[in-house]
Amino acid sequence: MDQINIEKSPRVGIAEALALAIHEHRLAPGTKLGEDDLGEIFGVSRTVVRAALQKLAHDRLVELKRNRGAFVAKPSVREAREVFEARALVEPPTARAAAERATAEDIAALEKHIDAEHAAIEAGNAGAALYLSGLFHLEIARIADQTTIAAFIDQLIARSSLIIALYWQRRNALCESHAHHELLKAMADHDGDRAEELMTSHLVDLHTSLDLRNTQTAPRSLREALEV
Amino acid sequence: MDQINIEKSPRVGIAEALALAIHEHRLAPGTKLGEDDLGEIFGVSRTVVRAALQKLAHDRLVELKRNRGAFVAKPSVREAREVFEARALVEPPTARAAAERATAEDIAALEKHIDAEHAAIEAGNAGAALYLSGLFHLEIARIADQTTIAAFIDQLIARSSLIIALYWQRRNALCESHAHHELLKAMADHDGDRAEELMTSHLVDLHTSLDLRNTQTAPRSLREALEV
DNA sequence: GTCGCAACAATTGTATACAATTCGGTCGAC
DNA sequence: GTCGACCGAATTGTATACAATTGTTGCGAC
Repeated sequence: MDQINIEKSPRVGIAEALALAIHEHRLAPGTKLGEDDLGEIFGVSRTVVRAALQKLAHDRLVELKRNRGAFVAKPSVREAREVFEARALVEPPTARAAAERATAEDIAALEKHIDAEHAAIEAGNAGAALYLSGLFHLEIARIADQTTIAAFIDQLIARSSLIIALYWQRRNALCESHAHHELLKAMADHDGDRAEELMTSHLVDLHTSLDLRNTQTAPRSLREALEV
Repeated sequence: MDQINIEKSPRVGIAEALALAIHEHRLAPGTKLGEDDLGEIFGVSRTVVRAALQKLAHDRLVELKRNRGAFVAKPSVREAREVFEARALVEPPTARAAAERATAEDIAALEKHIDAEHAAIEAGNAGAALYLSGLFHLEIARIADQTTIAAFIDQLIARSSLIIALYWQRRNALCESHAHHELLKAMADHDGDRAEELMTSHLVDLHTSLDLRNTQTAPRSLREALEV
């Protein structure tokens, strides 16, 4: 819990801070998020902490158990499958629309994202790289000019981060940044067909790089294995 | 506000009660939802009212203006377009999946929904009919066994209800229940192609039955016309 | 008469106090 | 020795009190 070194942060919401920590894998799935603890860390009362936790719970990033507290969510394999199926359904058409609409500034913004992603990988900060990788997808949705779908994708990306934390198989570095490069190229060429196709295969790659065979999420204790 | 006749309701969340009221057009877009008022109506303190309002705000059913309060959302024409574009993207494939998976019980459940919808129309309760019409779509997502997408569709349906309240053009009765019948038939036949196709045209019909020409949401006062 | 300013009323934002529930441990019975 | 129940600490759920912000209304100056 104490890896969050934000004390009395000026004006960044604590929900955003927690979401970022989850994105970057600094908060592991299953971590208990006590209201008093968070309140002390952020220098606010439980009231505002609860509001943040409820927001995160609605985004399925934390699980709220009645009278038990908030925990970083641990998506089941079924949930993991559903999330990636949803992404496979929504993101390719969005990438197509983005490719057809993208302006020069949009392309530049995407390039900046990829650069930042590479920088994070160079720096050995895998968590930040993962987060920036997600931002790349979100930026595409933004370019497509569909804020409603973008919000949905945002949620799916956040949950994907949890899923990756739980089920990531390949221990080698993120080999997918190449896919982002290709996507960028397709969008720069306004090639909607190729962008859609690339996004589809990119998501398939991501999905198949997970180990979703186990029906249970490797419980560390008997209690976890049997809890409802 | 006082058209909500639920006083000290035993165990139905007040967020659900408000959502239902919005669904059924008993709460018009723009209606102010004062915390004290709601607290008194439901017999709870502002604490729980605020939690409910935040949940509804996250679903885009109410708009939270800082230090000003909560209001039933008034989707812009752009938002309306986006919502129906999102539905057009997501629902047809879902209908296909549902058609391929539907069991006899699923078909029976859908029939029950249609019957209830007809009964509401007979009774002249247009609000309830609209709500049940939405439930039909949600049930299809449930049959498709995609809870993540179902949750998204749920949100889109709820927002559609607001959009219909604002932009509905045809003053005659809901002529669309025929479309639901056809969809039901396609699903009973496990005809995925036809189900997807029917859903697409059904959503197009719905979309085109709206009046989204005006760039502004028919403001009743200069204040509304100029407010950000 | 209109514009600007100021004080007020009303409502939300936040903190704190209290009640309710759960979990863990310990004692006791079999 | 094991199982069960009771009790206590800890944490969440809810209510209430207080602070801060906003919109309005009234007064006064130009």
